[in-house]
Amino acid sequence: MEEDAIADGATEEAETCCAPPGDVDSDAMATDLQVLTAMGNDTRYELLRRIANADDGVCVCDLEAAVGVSQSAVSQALSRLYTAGLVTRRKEGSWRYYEPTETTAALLETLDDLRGTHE
Amino acid sequence: MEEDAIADGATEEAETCCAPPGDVDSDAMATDLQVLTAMGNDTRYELLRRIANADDGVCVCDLEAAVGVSQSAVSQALSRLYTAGLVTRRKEGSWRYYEPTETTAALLETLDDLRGTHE
DNA sequence: AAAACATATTAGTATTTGCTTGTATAAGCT
DNA sequence: AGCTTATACAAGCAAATACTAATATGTTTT
Repeated sequence: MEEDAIADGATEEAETCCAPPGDVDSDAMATDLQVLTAMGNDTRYELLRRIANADDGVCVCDLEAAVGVSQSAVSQALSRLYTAGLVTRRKEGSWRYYEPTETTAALLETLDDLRGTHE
Repeated sequence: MEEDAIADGATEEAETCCAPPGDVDSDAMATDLQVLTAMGNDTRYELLRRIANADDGVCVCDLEAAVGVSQSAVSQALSRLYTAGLVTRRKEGSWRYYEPTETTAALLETLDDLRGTHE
C-alpha cells in the first residue's frame, strides 16, 4: 500500500564516518508534521491546552477572552487545530463547542510526563 | 514549587455559553513550544527521525547526504534540535555524533502509536 | 423582518522562518 | 607549514506565517 521513500542508500561500502541512516516514511512524516506545526504556536497551543483542560467542551466565546488575540485569529486557530485532527467540534445553537481528540490527549500527556521526568 | 498563571477566572457567574477554562502554566508552555517548533519542520523532523533510527549515533556528514539542503542548513537544524533538548552531541575527532534524547524517543513513539491506533 | 449575537471567511500586512552563500574555526593529512 | 575535510557562524533574502480589520453567514431574539 506504500511504495515511496525507500532506497536505503547503503549499497556500496565507502570510507565514511558512520553508516548512513535509513530513510523516513514520508506519509508518516506528513501526518506528524501537520500535528506538530498545528500545536507549535503560542495561540494554538494555549487554545489546545484550555480545550483539553475542560473535558466537557469549550465554546469559542470563552476561548477568545482567554488568549490575547482577535476573534478572527481564534477562529482561524481553531480551524487549523480541527484540520490537524487535534479537536472535534459540534454545533449547538449558535455556539460551537470544541473537544480534544485522543491525539491531543496523548501528546499533551507525553509532554507533561517529559517535563516531570526531565530525563 | 510553581506559582504563576493561576487565577481560575470563574469568580462570578455570568450568562455565558459555558464555564471559562482554567489557565495554562506558562513555564510548561514555553518548554513545550520549544520542543514542538523544533520538531515541526520538514528538515528538522527528518533529521530527528534519522538520528532516532540509528541508535548508535549519526554524524553530520551522512545526514547531509540524506536531506536535500546545504551543509549549513543541516548544521543550523541540528543546533536547533540540540537547543531544544531533542538530541545530544559528542565530538569525536573532527566528527560530531548526534543521538536522540529521551524526549525525542518518547514523542516519536507517541506519534507512531497515534498513527497506528488512529483513534 | 430587523437587530444583535456567534462564528467564519477574505484580504492585506508585518513578522518570522528557513534557506543560501560566504566565511570562520578546528582537526587530520602530506 | 600548507592543504583538505568537518562543522559552525553570519548576513541577506524569499517565502511562509499569524495576525488585524472588514465583511459574510447563520442563529436567536424582539
